[in-house]
Amino acid sequence: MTIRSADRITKELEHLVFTGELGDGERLDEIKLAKRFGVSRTPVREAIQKLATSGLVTQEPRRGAFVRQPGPVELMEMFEAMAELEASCGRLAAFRVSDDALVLLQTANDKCQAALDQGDPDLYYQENEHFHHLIYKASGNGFLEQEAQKLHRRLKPFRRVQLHLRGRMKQSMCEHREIVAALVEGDGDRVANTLRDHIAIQGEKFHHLMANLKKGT
Amino acid sequence: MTIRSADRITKELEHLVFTGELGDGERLDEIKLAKRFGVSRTPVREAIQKLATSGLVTQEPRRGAFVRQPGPVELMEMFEAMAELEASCGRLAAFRVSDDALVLLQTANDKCQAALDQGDPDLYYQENEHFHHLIYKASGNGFLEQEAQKLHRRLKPFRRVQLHLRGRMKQSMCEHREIVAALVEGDGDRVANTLRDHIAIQGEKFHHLMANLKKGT
DNA sequence: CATGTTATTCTTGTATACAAGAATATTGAC
DNA sequence: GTCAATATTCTTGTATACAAGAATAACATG
Repeated sequence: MTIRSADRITKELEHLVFTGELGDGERLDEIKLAKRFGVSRTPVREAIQKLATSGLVTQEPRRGAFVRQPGPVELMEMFEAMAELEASCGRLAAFRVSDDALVLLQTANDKCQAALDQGDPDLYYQENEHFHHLIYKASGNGFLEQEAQKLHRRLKPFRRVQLHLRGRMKQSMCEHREIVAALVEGDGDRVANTLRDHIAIQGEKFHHLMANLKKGT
Repeated sequence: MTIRSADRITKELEHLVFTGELGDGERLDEIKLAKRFGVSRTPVREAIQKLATSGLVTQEPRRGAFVRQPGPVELMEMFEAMAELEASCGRLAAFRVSDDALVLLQTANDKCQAALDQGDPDLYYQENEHFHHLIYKASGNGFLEQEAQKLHRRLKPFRRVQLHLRGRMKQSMCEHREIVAALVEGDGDRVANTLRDHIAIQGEKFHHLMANLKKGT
């Protein structure tokens, strides 16, 4: 055993939650999971503890841990918080971004454009993710960068879907261009506002999707 | 046993770290801690896991967990992130704050003033904390509120000390008044900027304190 | 005496055992 | 047949046992 199996299990469980194999409200049966991963309950429990502190599951004493997918309200709140976080990163980046980082941002954007031209939302998301990580990093604040990445990861499944909406990729691309332009100018407030709107729109689009989905059923 | 002892131990350990009884870099000896709290290693380990995910300790495989107090750089980054978070809360609060909440903010501020008049930094800090929590709540975003509180807790020991600097309490009080004034006006940007500066100053003051402390030794 | 090597001890990480509360099944009364 | 009370089973939470790597001590060698 070269690595803590508890850590491996943490990631496996996260994956199960993200892919939806462990659905909302489902109980995490320690024994079943232990058998599934071929370990004892101990590392499974440690993994569950970690998920609990990062908010993916809730623990009820003597009853176990349950998957806790955010509801519509919490999701909106998380998107709003993400918008604010990214705005903060962008504002700081406007003052601190290096020429090298700007070049990287441009190339990331070009790749987004390529994905858009190919009409490939998954590829677009991937390149788009890279673009945003670059902005977090350009904030020059490692702590903020980590926090932004954490929330980004948590929202990842929801940010993805809205890209499949008609015209959304193209619109997103325009917003990216404006963000970079404002960064080049060094206009902190404009970067912040553009980024904030960029994320807020994602939240709204996602909201629309959800509403339509419910209507459909 | 009415409550999970692991949860109790988590809080006890947090306390030990905050009070400094467990100093920076110190190893958390599972056996010693287990004896100290009168339990087995299992709940102690679970508690340590939690501290690790919240960032208070780092774990090295097969070597144990070590207290990880943030260094000067990380501390500055955390203060900056806190400033941004509070600014975000304030901006949202400017649009959403209720009249009731404004009254609460005013009374909280009056209590700060009273503490200032008594020249009691500890009391001031307490009332000041309440003031800030009210602003987090007034953001109308529960998720953001939680995140802000989390970081606030983490910075608590450092926010405290700078209040003992000559004239800092009075200055802080002025800033509070301006924040409320901007909230009443509903001027989001002004609230955000004032709050951001309010926290940023705390970071700077703390920095000065640290610098002087080092010079002294 | 310094240093490199081996042996021992210690600590973590995992598995298993046990205690106690929660959920479920069984039984009895109406 | 339905509902309440009790008995049983199941699951979590904690303690202990064991395995393996890390730190340390003992020792040999130059």
